[in-house]
Amino acid sequence: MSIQSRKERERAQREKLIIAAARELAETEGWEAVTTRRLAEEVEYSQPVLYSHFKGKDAIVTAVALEGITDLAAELHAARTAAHDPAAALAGLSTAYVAFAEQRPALYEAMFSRHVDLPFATPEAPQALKEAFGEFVAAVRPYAHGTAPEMLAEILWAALHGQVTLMRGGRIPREVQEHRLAVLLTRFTQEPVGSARSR
Amino acid sequence: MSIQSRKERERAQREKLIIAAARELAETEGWEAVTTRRLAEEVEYSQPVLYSHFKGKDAIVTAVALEGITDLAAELHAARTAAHDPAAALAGLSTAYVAFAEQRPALYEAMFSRHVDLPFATPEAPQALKEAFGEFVAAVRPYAHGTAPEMLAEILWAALHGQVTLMRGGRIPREVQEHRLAVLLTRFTQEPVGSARSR
DNA sequence: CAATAGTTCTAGCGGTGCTAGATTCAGTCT
DNA sequence: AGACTGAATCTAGCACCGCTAGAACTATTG
Repeated sequence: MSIQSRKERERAQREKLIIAAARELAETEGWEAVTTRRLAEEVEYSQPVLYSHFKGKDAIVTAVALEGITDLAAELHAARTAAHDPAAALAGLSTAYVAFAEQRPALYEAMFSRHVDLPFATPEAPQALKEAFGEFVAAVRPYAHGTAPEMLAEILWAALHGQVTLMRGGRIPREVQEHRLAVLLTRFTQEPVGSARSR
Repeated sequence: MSIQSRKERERAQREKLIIAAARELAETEGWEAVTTRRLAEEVEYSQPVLYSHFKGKDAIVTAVALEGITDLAAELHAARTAAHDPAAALAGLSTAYVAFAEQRPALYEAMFSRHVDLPFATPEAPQALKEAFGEFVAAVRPYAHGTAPEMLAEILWAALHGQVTLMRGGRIPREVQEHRLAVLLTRFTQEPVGSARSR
């Protein structure tokens, strides 16, 4: 019995090693450097071992993405709850999101740009993802003014995601990012003038 | 002399053929189907011919992207100028942008998601790109309220780009897209309540 | 110590982008 | 007309990719 569980433990540990190696490699040299051969060499096993843990390379990327989502959820939560008023919470969350994407571009890419088969906008979505999205919802709720905060959260998330990805591709200048974010947020925190009903 | 120019003409024509074939292939089967072998077969030449026209596969993708940008600029212009008031212009432009991305996902990907080496936010950017961006600037100007319209254009573009790409990856639901866009636009067209100066 | 079950590796398949060198073709000149 | 020549094009192959069948090795059991 014990010997069985020891093997399982070692197996689980090796799986973590693979994920960590993939993440490390991606973050230092980009995803194009993450090949099955290179990864196998890094963990000091042969290629087929990777396939005894994961269905394919995509599954490894997905595992890394999931880890990144967990990290992001934690950072968003910390940033939002550190603030003492709704405006600061929203600004803090947004800044933290952009900073995450800027500091871990490869990780961010796996999470939100690459095609991974994680369930997203469904009940089966991973817990960490729901939590991360929940942070957006919470931050945005004070400014919903009748709109569903979940939708507003999607809109803000998309707006930030767009800025981050376009910036990364050199499509919009990085220098004015702070200002760009600030302007976006002022538009977001506006009270709708037409519909003055609180509801 | 004439024979020289005829050759150049034929060469230019073949180059267009390659770009058209790449675009066609990408739009019908996705970019992963666009391999140099497949493309060569499609244009009925051998692989090395591709390399006498383009530096590499990436350059072919870039050429397709540039073509797409030209198309997009035209569609944005048509949508914006068809409207008779600023609000309708902004809405029309935004809807046209999203529709373009939805209807030509592969083309859109080459233009704004893939890593292509086109100069974007610089004076050396291709004319079509400047025009497309100019449509955003024009549509957004009535709502600038003191902010630089170019920056506001970037913000709107990024917001739309985010919605489009997250939707494409299944990260946000497609069903509510119209509503999501509408809400985004209401936030955009708000007059800033704090700074009532027109300036 | 031998048999067996499980694990890991070697070797290789069919694909990729790209290119050196052979070959074929077109234009030129006697 | 036909040999020459330079340009255009192709064949064949490189090093790499993701992935896997089957050999080889290891550890557990009888």
